[in-house]
Amino acid sequence: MTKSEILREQSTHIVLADLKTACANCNVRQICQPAGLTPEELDKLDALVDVRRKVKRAVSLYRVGERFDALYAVRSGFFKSRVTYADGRDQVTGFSMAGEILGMDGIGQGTHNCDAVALEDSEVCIIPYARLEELSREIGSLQRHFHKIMSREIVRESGVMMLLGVMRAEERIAAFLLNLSQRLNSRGYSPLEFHLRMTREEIGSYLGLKLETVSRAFSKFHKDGLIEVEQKFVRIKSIAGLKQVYAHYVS
Amino acid sequence: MTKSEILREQSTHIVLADLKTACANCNVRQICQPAGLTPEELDKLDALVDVRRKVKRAVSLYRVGERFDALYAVRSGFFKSRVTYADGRDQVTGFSMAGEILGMDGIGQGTHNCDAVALEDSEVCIIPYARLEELSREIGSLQRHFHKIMSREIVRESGVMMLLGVMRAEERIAAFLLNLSQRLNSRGYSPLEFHLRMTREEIGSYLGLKLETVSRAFSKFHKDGLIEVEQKFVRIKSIAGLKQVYAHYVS
DNA sequence: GTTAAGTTTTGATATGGATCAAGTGGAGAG
DNA sequence: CTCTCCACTTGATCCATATCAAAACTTAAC
Repeated sequence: MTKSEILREQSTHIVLADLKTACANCNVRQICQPAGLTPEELDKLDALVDVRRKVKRAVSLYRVGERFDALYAVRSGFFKSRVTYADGRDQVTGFSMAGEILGMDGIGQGTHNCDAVALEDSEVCIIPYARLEELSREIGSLQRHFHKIMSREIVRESGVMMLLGVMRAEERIAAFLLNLSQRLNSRGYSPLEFHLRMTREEIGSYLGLKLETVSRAFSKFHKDGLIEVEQKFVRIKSIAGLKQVYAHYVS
Repeated sequence: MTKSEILREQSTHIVLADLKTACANCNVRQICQPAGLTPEELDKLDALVDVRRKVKRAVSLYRVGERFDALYAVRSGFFKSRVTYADGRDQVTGFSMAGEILGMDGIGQGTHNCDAVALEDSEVCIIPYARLEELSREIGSLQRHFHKIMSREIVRESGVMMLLGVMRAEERIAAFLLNLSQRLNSRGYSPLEFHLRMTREEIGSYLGLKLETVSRAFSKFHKDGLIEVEQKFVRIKSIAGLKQVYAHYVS
């Protein structure tokens, strides 16, 4: 899917022209940009994120301990964040898709405290942090937007704590599938059919389960007519049925 | 919980005087304030947080769904944050002590998404959020400080995800005790002897365990000579021994 | 095209922590 | 001071998920 595309992109002047006007043409701008900016503010924002970076599958965007100096907006592709322990095991702490922001973990202590690894060939916009701070002092709506994004990350993580702390295996996996579905939907993709970018082991690591348990849950959901799975391809047959699986937790 | 106290506060000049000079005299200012402010900036900060609020034990500082309009700096006392599910069960998502900031969960969607409940009679400084945003546009070091605090909350939560996702019961509890110990230490309290402000059940809820499991772990640690426990009182006999319990996870 | 490495599924068994249950001890209410 | 309630401890049993194992399948490497 990607090799030929990358070659084409890298050798085409039209694409380079696109780079200049990053945000204005970006198809995920309504996700990572604040609404209601004036044309001048939009220009400043464009200047802020003028550099992009391609990240090949399995390559790290950043690693634990590296100096933090920029946030990254995922333009295309898919990432996992993970922490690695002394004994070599690791845990996936999140998955990021187009329009989402990576790197906020590094602000606190000035170094990244997790790895961000591309799960498919991806591209990110680099947002130099010092300039983001400056600009958000000038543009109130940018400041507010940035704070909201950080806050939502806090809320997202406390949702995962709930998954890990109180839900059973099948409930976690149903919640995971519906979360993916909903995020894809809000980006204009089908909420019912999609390709998983991560392995069963990575799903399990994120959800605090072993890969066999993830596989068994998929089989169970298939048997119950809730989904169809073939390797990485998933078709959801019953959103309602999946919701039912963890219904007691939601109001 | 509050009526008499509110009356007293409102009618006592001495308390009002104290309120005036909040930050300058506050014994946790080095924890919640940025360093290196000019005297004028300090005055502005004092003006920002000029209102305090007492919260009696078992009373909520805020609740799920309430409009968010302020952050809270814990001045004294101890809080838990919790989310409640449709079926009535709840999960503790964090404990907050003096100098720590509560309420950042509400920024993203404008309403709080958890309850903050005092576990002992406590007092907080109210930080009106709109004014914090304004002021942090003026004072760069305040802006940076605030971003760091949010980022650290993200990192803290991903640490809890690690607890919940990969650690075993005793490892979680050892990590929990050492975390408490270290936070108390950095506030000038003894890191070796302290009173737990929360019940076994609340500890278990935070760590994804049942209260019986927490109790058994305490007994086990006691038997192994790592701690002494008597109800809510804990004396750590061997920091190293507790660290040993989850040594494989730390570098 | 063949081989090798990684991923997934499924079955059999083991186990850590939950659940159930009973009893103890403190703390607050009257 | 006594009673009641709640928090805690400890034991016995159970079960959800981990672990171990093997085979099918998929993808990458040569």
